[in-house]
Amino acid sequence: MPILNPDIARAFDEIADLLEIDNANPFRVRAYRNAARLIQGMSTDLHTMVEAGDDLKELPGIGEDLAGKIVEMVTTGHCSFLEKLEKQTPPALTELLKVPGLGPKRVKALWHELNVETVEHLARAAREGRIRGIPGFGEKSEARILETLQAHLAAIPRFPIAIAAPYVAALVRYLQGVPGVHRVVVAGSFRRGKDTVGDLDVLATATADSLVMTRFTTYGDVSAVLSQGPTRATVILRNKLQVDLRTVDTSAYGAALHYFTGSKTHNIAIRRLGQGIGLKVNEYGLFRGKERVAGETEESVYAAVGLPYIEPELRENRGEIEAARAGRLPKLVERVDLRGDLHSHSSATDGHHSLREMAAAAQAAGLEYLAITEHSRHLTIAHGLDPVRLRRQMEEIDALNGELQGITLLKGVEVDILEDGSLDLPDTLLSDLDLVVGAVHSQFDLPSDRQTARILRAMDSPCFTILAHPSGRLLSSRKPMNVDMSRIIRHARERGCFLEINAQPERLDLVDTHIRTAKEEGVLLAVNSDAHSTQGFAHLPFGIQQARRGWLEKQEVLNTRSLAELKPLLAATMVK
DNA sequence: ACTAGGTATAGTTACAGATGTCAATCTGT
Repeated sequence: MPILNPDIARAFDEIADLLEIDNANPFRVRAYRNAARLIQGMSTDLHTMVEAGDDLKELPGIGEDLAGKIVEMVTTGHCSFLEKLEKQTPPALTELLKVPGLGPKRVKALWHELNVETVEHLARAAREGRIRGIPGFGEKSEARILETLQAHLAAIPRFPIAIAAPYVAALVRYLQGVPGVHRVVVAGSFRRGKDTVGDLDVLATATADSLVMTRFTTYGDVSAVLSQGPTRATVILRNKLQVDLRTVDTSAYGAALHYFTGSKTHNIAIRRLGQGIGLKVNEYGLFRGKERVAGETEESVYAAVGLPYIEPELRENRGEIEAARAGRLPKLVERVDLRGDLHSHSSATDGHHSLREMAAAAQAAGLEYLAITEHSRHLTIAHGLDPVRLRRQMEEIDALNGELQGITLLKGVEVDILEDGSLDLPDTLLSDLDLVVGAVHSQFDLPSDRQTARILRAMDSPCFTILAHPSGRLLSSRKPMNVDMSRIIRHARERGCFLEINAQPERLDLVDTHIRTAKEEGVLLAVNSDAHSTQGFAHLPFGIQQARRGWLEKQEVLNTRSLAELKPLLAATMVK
């Protein structure tokens, strides 16, 4: 039963939450948070490192104590310190921290004053009007809690795709190792590259005597088996992810893969096409009467209904079938098309590595250029740069570029868009950069007209190249801003600036439907890692997948261009 | 709890702005 990095990261985050509610030393809390963040971003498995006898203390931010806790988790599967904390502080309290407006102090007050230990308790207390009586709370707090909980409780838990991915990879590896198994593939929304996945649909082909079903339900990471039959089983993993496994005949592999990849509306449209020419389409194949005419491969399924192969990311019944019939399917952008990255941070602000280390990591990720875009001064939590520090970094980058071979650093900034739409640094400074990435980091809940006007005004600044994470959403914690995104997209076209597809697991922002709008408006998009460490470039594939869901081709992604082609495009957005 | 530098202990991305309550807590990467 492998303990994966996200498990350890989650344990450390939970320890940090519980310590914080306990009013512990803030630096101690931060040590756990930093470790969680480090581990979440690592590309090497900690359990592999432990097995290999590596010294975990060499990881930045991991000392003797945390190294010991990691070893304990990897070898025993649990963390005794966390269990001890959970005995003295109800673990469900950490869920309450996710409610907007509730932090450690107020959660502790709710717990002590009202015995509120769970989200359900909180909802009941709010409904009964008991919250307003606690010192520090009032009617507004109570109403806000009630409002967010109603939305919260109705939501089905979904996983950001990049968070689910390592669990998926581990499960697939395990199943592939079962004797008699030929093929294992993950279908469903995971294969379509949706930003979040609800449950996983895994498909396998195997010999008739293979024990794949039994081995699946006894996988070490399984916490509950919901159903188990000869060709289908459903389990819940310890991380609460639901997984369905289906075994199919090799002859029906393509039909099953197509069927279980979906989307449902895409399948319905394909089935209707089949019906029109006398074919029955289901997960077992394509049939004319009793005769199977296709189904071994997905290509054969599409061919039988007169279509070319349609990439999974397009299968949302958003015009892909019409495009396929007309021979106008996009040739989707791929990860290897990326030549650079236009959004990253170094240890000068809230990143973890030096400029030189970031450059080397970008180069190792196959990139030719990397824009360093630190936060600006307004974002004090991220140690944002003021004009003096930014000037100094610009000189550093110039000097470093003199030494670097095969990778070029671009001088940029991720400047805060202030509430009135002005930028957090003066134009005289911004105009000396290669590019200016603008972003909203505060005041996410302005009314739509003001929020939209704010962003439009920012784009109109003399120096404005890319609007970063345009919707501002965080998948598991923050709704997108209230903005007129179509207007922002049209404005980008008129202004001649670009929008970002931010590849961070929690962001994947711009969202797919708006990417499609941007494409139709002729606005170029940049697929950016927003890397805060050398590991951050590993998220780029998820950004690419998001771009593909928005139908983007190579030339519609800004940073597929060579540096020579890119530079004039960036310069055109800047008044010099 | 980590790191550095020293074999103990100090210093640790740090603070403005908003909210909503009446002093303090939460948010932001």
